[in-house]
Amino acid sequence: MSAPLAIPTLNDVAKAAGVSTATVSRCLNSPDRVIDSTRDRVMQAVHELGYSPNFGARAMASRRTNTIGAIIPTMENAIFARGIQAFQEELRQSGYTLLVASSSYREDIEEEQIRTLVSRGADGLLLIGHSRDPEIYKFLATQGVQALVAWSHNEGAKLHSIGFDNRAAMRTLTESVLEKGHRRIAVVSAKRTGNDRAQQRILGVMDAVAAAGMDSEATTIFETSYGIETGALAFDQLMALATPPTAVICGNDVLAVGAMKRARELGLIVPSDVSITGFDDIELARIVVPALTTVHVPHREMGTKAARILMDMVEGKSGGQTEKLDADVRLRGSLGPPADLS
Amino acid sequence: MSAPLAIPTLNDVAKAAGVSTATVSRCLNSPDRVIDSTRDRVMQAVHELGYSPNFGARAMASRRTNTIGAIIPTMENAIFARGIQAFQEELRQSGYTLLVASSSYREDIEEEQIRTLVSRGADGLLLIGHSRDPEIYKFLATQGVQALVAWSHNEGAKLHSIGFDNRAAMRTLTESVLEKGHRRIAVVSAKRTGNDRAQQRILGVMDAVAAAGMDSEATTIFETSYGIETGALAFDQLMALATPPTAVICGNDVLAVGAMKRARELGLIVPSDVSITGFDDIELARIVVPALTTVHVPHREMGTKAARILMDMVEGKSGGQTEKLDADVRLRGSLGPPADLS
DNA sequence: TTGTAAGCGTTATCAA
DNA sequence: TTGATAACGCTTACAA
Repeated sequence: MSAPLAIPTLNDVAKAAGVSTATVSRCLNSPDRVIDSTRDRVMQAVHELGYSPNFGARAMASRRTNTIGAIIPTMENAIFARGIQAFQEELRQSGYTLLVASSSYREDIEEEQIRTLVSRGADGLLLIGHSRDPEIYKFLATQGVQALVAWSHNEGAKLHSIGFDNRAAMRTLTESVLEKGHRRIAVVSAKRTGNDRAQQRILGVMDAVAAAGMDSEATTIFETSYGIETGALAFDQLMALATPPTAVICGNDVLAVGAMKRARELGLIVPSDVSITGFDDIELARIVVPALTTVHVPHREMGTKAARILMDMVEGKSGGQTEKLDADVRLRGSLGPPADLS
Repeated sequence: MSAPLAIPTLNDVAKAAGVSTATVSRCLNSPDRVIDSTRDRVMQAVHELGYSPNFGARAMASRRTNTIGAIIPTMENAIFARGIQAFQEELRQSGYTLLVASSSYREDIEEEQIRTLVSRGADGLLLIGHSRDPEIYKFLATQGVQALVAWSHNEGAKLHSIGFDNRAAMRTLTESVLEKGHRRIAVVSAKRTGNDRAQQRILGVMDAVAAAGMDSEATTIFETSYGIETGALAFDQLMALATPPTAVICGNDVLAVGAMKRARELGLIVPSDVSITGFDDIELARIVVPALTTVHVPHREMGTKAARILMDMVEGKSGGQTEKLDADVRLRGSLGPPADLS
């Protein structure tokens, strides 16, 4: 029952096994370069002492970490959780460890997290979106850390990215809405600050509105934080307008589901009284009644591919690549023609 | 455009600023112990060089990391995501960094992740549930790493835990179901292997069944993996039985929502044709129609409190504590009396 | 096949 | 207030 007060080190193992630290190190890293009998003795000592290598020391001596970091806005958003899960599974298969941090959608926290992960020796970083202080790119370059952006496609950006064209996808979706005959539309968007996906999606709506020759000023934009309840509250506000919209285009599925919930509570029938659309195509979109018209985003595919691209970058196999994934509109029951406006 | 080939070190900063490494270190760690003029000069050099401290070296020299690790079964499950988000926010406020890893519900991967996080210097670890190889507790003790279990309350366990009594909560819920008059019930559970929450919840159902004097053999248990679709498939199977259940008790809300979805697709009305219950009380439970009867779990509260307890343990302020949170049944529309069986 | 010893980038002790 | 310098735990030439 005497608790060892000191954490066992390589040296302790070496002494216990009666060999040098170099030999212990070899047993752990290239076992074939050590004769069987010694290895057995060493491994036994390792187990008896409960030895675990000190990562920091190892990283410092070997100058490699096999670690990738990812910084997402929040773990609470299912789409990031899903993409990151796939990302991590792919990395793990190749022997990399993933460190995940979240920024709460704040640029300053993201920057802090980038520094934290870099100082922890991350060989590469996965970031979300392109909206951040350009200074940070210099920092990453100085530190020799590779970075890749996901969830947003952008050919001209500083960093390579894998994702889809948020703007084009939202434009296509909005065109579908307009084709149904809607002329009074409103947008419920996530907060745009530091969130280029949200910005791009609104621009996509505006593209379609402008192309249809409508007055873009007449399109109400309601900005709110992420959540079902905030979506519901936004819907309330929009319906209280003098001329409420006949279609509510939401920046993501969660907001849209909140809107649908409130519509039901207000006694409004979707889509005959009001149409509602989302973005992401999370499972929830097919659970609600009627099912939600939305944009399908291949989150897991994105995570998997991001892992491959980033590993290639880190290993110097490529300088990185920008890849565009398809995000297509899924027309479902929540979108219909507007009611007769009499 | 000449990319610096070497990552700047403390030494580089010291040279650039014309001081010793000790002074640079002081500027970074205890700025007040350095005179203003020198500090300004040093900080300028830090910025110009894009210096970032090497975490491994720092940890090795200072023998502290201010890092907490958490290993959750999967990021895709909203309840973990939510609890961990709260956990991380609380840690961050006290200057700790959180490293998150996921085990895909596999004990072997969890063990691997524990070793990874420990070797990365985590001062403390948050683990889910009590189901793991006891050997690992020895390892943690040897390494001097504090660990706390969440999502599962258990007074007698090896580790301190914060959570709720899964078994008692499920028993209470089941009693509500039986009170409605149901006598043919079925359980849709997550995979029990290595998942004590799932095991406990089933035991809770059986407790209530036994207490009601019913034949526990007659209670079908269907085990499946996590997901809406798997919940739907499980429901299919149960309804195809010779004597289908009148109430389906699901191990979590996601499975329950899948069951509700399939019920609707089969033309069954909930609850008049079949009652369905969940566990967790995620937002989704209040979105579906009818709303889901479930057990409310205070995920965020658990995350926040877990952070405080674990930080106290790591800082030696306490030897840890086991705390039980309330998880109470929320009766909603998805549970009603059974249809006339005639 | 194994051992010796020189780093790796910090912090901390002790002097100056 | 600052500077030398010895750890910290590990890897890796280079020798034996």
